[in-house]
Amino acid sequence: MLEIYNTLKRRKEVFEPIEPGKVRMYVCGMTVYDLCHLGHARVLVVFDTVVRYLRYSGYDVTYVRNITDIDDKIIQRANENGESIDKLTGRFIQAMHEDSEALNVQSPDLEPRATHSMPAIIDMIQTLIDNKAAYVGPNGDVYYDVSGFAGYGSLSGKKIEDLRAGARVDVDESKQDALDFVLWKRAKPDEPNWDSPWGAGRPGWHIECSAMSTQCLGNHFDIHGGGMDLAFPHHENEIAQSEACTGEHFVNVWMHNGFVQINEEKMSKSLGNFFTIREILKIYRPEEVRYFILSSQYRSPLHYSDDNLDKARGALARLYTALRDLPEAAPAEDTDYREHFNKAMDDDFNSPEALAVLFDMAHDINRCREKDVKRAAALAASMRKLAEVLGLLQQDPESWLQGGITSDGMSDEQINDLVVQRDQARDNKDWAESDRLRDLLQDAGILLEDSAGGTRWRRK
RNA sequence: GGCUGAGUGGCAGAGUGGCUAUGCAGCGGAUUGCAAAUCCGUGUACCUCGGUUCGACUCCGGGCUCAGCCUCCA
Repeated sequence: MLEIYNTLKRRKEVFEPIEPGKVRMYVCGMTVYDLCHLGHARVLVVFDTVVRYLRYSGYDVTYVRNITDIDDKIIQRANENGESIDKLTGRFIQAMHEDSEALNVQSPDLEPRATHSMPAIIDMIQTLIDNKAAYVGPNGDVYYDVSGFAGYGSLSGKKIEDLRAGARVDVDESKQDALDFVLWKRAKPDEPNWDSPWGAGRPGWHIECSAMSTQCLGNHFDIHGGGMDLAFPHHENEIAQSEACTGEHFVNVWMHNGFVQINEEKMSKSLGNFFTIREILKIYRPEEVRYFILSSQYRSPLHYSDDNLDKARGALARLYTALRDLPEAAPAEDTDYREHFNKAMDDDFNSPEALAVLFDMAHDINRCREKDVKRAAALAASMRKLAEVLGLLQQDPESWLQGGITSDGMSDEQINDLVVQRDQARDNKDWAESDRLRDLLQDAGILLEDSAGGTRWRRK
């Protein structure tokens, strides 16, 4: 029985889809004005894993992840670059897709873009005005009237009075209340704009997600996810807008992933302490990054450090080492591991515990591979099947172990030549020469393993 | 100030009212020409103070510390 921590309830609850066997899920995607950093990678990987597990559990999932391709920062960046908005967003959307693919993140079923969803956005704003939940300010902008929505603050556990008291919100004379937020902004000269009943302009940030999610998934759907920082105000505002518009309950389960931290601080653009996915992929392989992300439960902080990425590398080496040299086989009948794995993932997607099951399997494989190859091979097949749910261990073990970031290292040919030389020295019992060659390779990051079947090597 | 979440062994990171998490690192052994990989064994822990309990790291309450949100942010 799958339990998910629901931010709205502040506890785990048994997941029950609105429609039996089906899950409709929406995740707030990127604002495409720059390259994705590790924090974005976490959202991509975490919710990809959620979708994989739901599908593995038998649900028919419709997964929507939007793209915000119009906002202040995009306009600003395009101006700075002297580049058109379309060109800028096109570039970063492509980069995001490349990064996702590298991290073995499957494409969402739908990937709506704000600029392609204007009719739905405008309709929604019109309905909100008709329902007296929104008003046109003296400056021509359209605002949402927070005071009219009774449940405001329920997602983030905030009280309207507290918010007003601590308001650091810009004083804006056009708003009736400091907490009101903009639905439609009148275009300034030279800004991109769309026609609307309230003049040429563009949507506020929050309304696009309400419009796109309900357009793709209906007024009431199962899961809405995103980073913790979106809970307030973004998701709070989405609830207010959507429910005031449709009159229906918006979302059953709200999921929020924790931050990537660096030196005990949130990794973020504004703090400038971020690493882009691309920077990290120059040093670590994508699967190592994915493993690193999944080595912490999605709501916990994820501590970025080279040391922790190195550990991910070591852990994957152990798992792939267990998988090598085994014949193809059907997955084992033995379901204890699978049950344990499912139990871990059923508990709010506890990936660290699920990974521990894979290590138990690796241990078992190593123990029985000599005496019972059939069992070892079957276990290996089961292990890969479970790992696939996490998006891991799908590569050829030997290739993985010999692979690595090889930009300035030895080529495979050079390595193989040296290994052959060393084997000749070993045949001659010339241990001095043999050890010299091993040290030489080791300095180049190559580890040798002698066995009855011959010498093999791998990159450290 | 208001709200949220967290404090576990050298590091990372799960979990449980009494019974080995797991990985890396350490130590001893097997194996090896030497190694590596693997196996066997092993050490180190649950922020603090109270309470509940036969028994709490695990439940409850106070405190301390940390992170985050309250402004764009995944």
